[in-house]
Amino acid sequence: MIGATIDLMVERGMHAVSVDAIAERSGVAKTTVYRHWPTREALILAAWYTLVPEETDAPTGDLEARILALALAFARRIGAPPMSVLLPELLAFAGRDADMLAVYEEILRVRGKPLTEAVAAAVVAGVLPARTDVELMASLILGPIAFQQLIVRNPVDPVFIGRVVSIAMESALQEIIQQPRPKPRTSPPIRRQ
Amino acid sequence: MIGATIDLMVERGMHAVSVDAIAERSGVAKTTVYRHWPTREALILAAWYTLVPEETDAPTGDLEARILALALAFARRIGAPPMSVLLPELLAFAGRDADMLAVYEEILRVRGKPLTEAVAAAVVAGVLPARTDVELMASLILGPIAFQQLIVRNPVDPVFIGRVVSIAMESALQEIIQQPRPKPRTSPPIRRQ
DNA sequence: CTACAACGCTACTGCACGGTAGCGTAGCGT
DNA sequence: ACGCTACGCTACCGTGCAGTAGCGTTGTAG
Repeated sequence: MIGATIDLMVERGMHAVSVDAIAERSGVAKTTVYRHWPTREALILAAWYTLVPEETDAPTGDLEARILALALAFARRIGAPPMSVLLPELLAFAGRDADMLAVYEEILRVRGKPLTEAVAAAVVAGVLPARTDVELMASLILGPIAFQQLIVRNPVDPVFIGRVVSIAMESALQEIIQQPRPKPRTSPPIRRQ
Repeated sequence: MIGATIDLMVERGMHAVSVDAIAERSGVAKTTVYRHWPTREALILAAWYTLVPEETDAPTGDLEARILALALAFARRIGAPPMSVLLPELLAFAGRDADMLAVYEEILRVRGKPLTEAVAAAVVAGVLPARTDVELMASLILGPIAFQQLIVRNPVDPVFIGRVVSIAMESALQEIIQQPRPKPRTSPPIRRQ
């Protein structure tokens, strides 16, 4: 049933997934669906949580290669179905539905963390200069990739990604991606109240 | 009625805009709505086309300042309602609906062109080195901005935009945003593997 | 004053959907 | 043979929606 739900979300969009359609697609009676999930929303939410990727530890090894590999993996994920179709859908709902926002932020967190950590590790290891702005660096790498894939809807090839990564690395090495001023702590982009 | 349609799209999402709701919101009888547009879809499409921005000629003047101004305008547009809410919505529908895809591509074209042109003008004027990859440059500027605003859902301040622009300019000046090989025209959309 | 176009209002059909109730049945362990 | 659990099936209720028909009303140009 979860699989059928995801299929239908890809085909028709989240708003157009009916319980009847899920039942028919999964070869299951409608009542059986309601024996497992109380409402349609609960089922869709459960389907979404199966799509949250696993928390993976960043692979060890050469730091620049690691960053490139993470960028490639990021591009592959968001550029291919089902995520290429479902991500805009989820994004649209995240602005209106608190549950969907929670799923989205979970995906964002799991997806964004490895690269941020890899960049931070590169700074600690001395591969990148001190005071390199880690968050900005991540945006400079993931931003153009996401922009091309999701916004321009133009599938990018590995060459493009390699160029984006090397440009960001080069800029960091030349110390033009520095934090604005040495604060006692890092600037608080995520400060929950 | 168009205004009410846009309001409702922002509040409830495109899929949840009913003709009854439009009629009530705009203080107009439902029949009157149908006297102007044959179907619900036609009305929504018409509402969308009122949101397509005007084609504006890029302002003349200092080229780097022009690029920065365009980046700021871009960020302001997609970061504030209604576009911040409607853009993900439209993006999701563009993958499934040909009419919506047309609207989306129109918006994309009108929005993306000025900055690409400004960068190209900077290359022609010699402010940026020859063989600077214009498309890549645009992605490096608009990508991180769109990434922060739309994907991370984190409103960016003008400082962030200024840094992104200056990093891209700096990188271009140091000739690390070069086209891979001197082609006669811009790189073709379909690359050979 | 009249003719006409646009509008408001009420009521309606038809349909798809969410969710429920009731009934019958297959598999399985004891 | 018994009980238990999960399932399939049909039918049903209520709701909200797209779109239409008919009739009365109002504003306005000539």
